[in-house]
Amino acid sequence: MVSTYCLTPKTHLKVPTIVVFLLKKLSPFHFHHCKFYSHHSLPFPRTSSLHVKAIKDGSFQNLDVANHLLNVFVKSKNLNHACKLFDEMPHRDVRTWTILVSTFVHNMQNEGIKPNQFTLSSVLKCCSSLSELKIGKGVHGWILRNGFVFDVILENALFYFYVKCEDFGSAKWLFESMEDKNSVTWNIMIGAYLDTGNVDKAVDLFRRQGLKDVSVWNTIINGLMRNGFERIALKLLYEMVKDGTLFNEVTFSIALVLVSLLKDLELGKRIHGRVLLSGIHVDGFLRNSLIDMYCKCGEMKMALKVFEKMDTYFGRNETPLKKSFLGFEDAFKTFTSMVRKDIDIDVFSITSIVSACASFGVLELGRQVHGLVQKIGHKLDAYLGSSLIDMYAKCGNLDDAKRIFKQTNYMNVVLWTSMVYSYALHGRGREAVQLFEFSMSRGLLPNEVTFIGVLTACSHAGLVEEGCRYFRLMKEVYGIKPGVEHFTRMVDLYGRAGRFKEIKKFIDENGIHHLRAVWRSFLSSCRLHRDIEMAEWVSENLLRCQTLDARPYVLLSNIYAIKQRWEEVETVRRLMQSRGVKKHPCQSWIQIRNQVHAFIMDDRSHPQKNEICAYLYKLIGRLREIGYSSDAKLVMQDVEKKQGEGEMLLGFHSEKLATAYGIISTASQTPIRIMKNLRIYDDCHNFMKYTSQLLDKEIIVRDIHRFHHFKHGCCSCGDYW
DNA sequence: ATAGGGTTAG
Repeated sequence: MVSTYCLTPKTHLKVPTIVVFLLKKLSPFHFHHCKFYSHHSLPFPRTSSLHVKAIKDGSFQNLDVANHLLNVFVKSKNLNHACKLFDEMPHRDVRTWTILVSTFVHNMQNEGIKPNQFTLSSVLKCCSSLSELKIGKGVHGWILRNGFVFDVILENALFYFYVKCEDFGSAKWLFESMEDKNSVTWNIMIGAYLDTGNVDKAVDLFRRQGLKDVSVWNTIINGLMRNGFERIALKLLYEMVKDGTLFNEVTFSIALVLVSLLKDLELGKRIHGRVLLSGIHVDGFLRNSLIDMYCKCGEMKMALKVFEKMDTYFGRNETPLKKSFLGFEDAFKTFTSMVRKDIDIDVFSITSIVSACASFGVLELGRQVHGLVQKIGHKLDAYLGSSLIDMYAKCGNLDDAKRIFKQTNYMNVVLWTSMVYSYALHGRGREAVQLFEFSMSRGLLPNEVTFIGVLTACSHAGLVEEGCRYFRLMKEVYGIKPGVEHFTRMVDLYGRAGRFKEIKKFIDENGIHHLRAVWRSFLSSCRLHRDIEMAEWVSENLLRCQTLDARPYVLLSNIYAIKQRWEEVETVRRLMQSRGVKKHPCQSWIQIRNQVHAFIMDDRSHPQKNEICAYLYKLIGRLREIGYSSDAKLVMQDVEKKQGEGEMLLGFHSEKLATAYGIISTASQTPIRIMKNLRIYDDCHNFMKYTSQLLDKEIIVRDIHRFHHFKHGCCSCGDYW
């Protein structure tokens, strides 16, 4: 179908409707998946020496060269070669399409064919998506010269074109001169304000336009959400319900994205219920939105249920973390049975699921999904590739991440960033930096996330000077304004290296005293270097930022307690109460076969608790014989001592419990993989090293920041974390 | 003619 684009000889321009049809499809998204020239498989032309040469020496892989060639072929009316070339181009960009659109307009003028309003709005649509201001203006001029009568549709198309090309002067002029405005017009105008971050103006306009059209509601709610005003978007969604405007499938789609951002599973379930009640057909679009929402809220079982098209709906009352573990257990079973039953699944939902597996670190499920991808034969596009790389890396499998990366053979920032970040996660700073340097030498434009990856790599590998250089490079060469994440990485970089004076200087220079994350990172470094004086000062600063994280409060009150400054101890405690600070329990989890087992420090709920504790006593005894000592300074620990519970005093942290359970539940050669929701304690880090030596067992711990691979008494982080 | 889906960071 698509292969008969206007370049094919004879058929082009003779039948304007074909052109219109094709142009309508002319968006990068559609063509990404289409084979451009499928049923006219021409033999490779010998006459095209340019083309042959370009293919032979590989220069054809370069987009600039390919575009240039395309232009040459098109201009010389060598349309067969143009088609062939287009078909074989590894990538296409805006210029590729611009060449084609210009040719179209040019040919139309040459052959004296008068376009009708459909042709015109289609060409305008092309110009909008290509940001082709010159051609669009030409079309506008043509309309005026030929006395063409505007209808709302054509005028909207023109208006949208000016907005998309960011010619706001012309857009505004057109908008004000338009007599006939419909909901589409308002959508374009409000959308324009939202896209440029003019949220107040957009809301104002929304209030002033009198239409109660569902699409205008959709525009404003979606725009607020994308601008980071999730709460206001939610308020408006409720207002929409009160207003009596019925949701359509787009509204539901937007609402579900909103739910994932707010991580409000209960709301998500209610919206799911409404979808079912509304009688709207749950199409692929909506189904994937539902799946994505459930994945991002950690409710894998429901995600898979929707996947399976089983529209069951139920609610349960459990703590979020526990619930997600239960979900994964079931999800595992559901998924394997689905694979067996050959259930249909598209690449959008797979990507969501892979990404969910990554954030919860469930390797086994992730592997199953990857297996399914291979079975179906989905191409590894940038989305899927990035999420698979991330999944393997976050599940502790750097080699598999690398394997996926090698399979995806194209330059895409997210893809490369995922790989850079994966190296960083595993403490392979040099490799991360090398990959980053290589990507830049190949002309890949790094984005803000790429730099987060590079800075993380430098900080985990102790590459302080390099990190500083990249921070400057980011600001000065790439014009990226550093965000909280970059500042935090820099503080981390100096902090791990113990260069506290430089942190203070950095905080002053950048004026970032108000950022909690910055002080939190600083505090972690104080803990790592056991600098109590500095920890006191940093905690005080952190508390000034109104943090609701309990750890700095506990830490500071412990420091005051050692110094016997009882009044200050009391002040901190009161502050904690008045701010409603809640303690976030430290948890570790381990997957044994199909089950995820979660451990909390004072949790007695595990069925094999006695066995685990007994083993742990025995193990610690044996570790002491080879030099392990567990008398870590309690003051630097986040957790409060619990009186009267003997084992607490021994420091049975959750990661130790998980390790003990892992050892008694697996064969001796099997590596143990543990996940943890906070940073690993130094005592436990020590414990893992000795255990790996004593039992000759590999232990892999993923903490909130990175991976630790323990083997033969050493850790991959080189005790630098 | 407008508004809605998957990836990295948080």
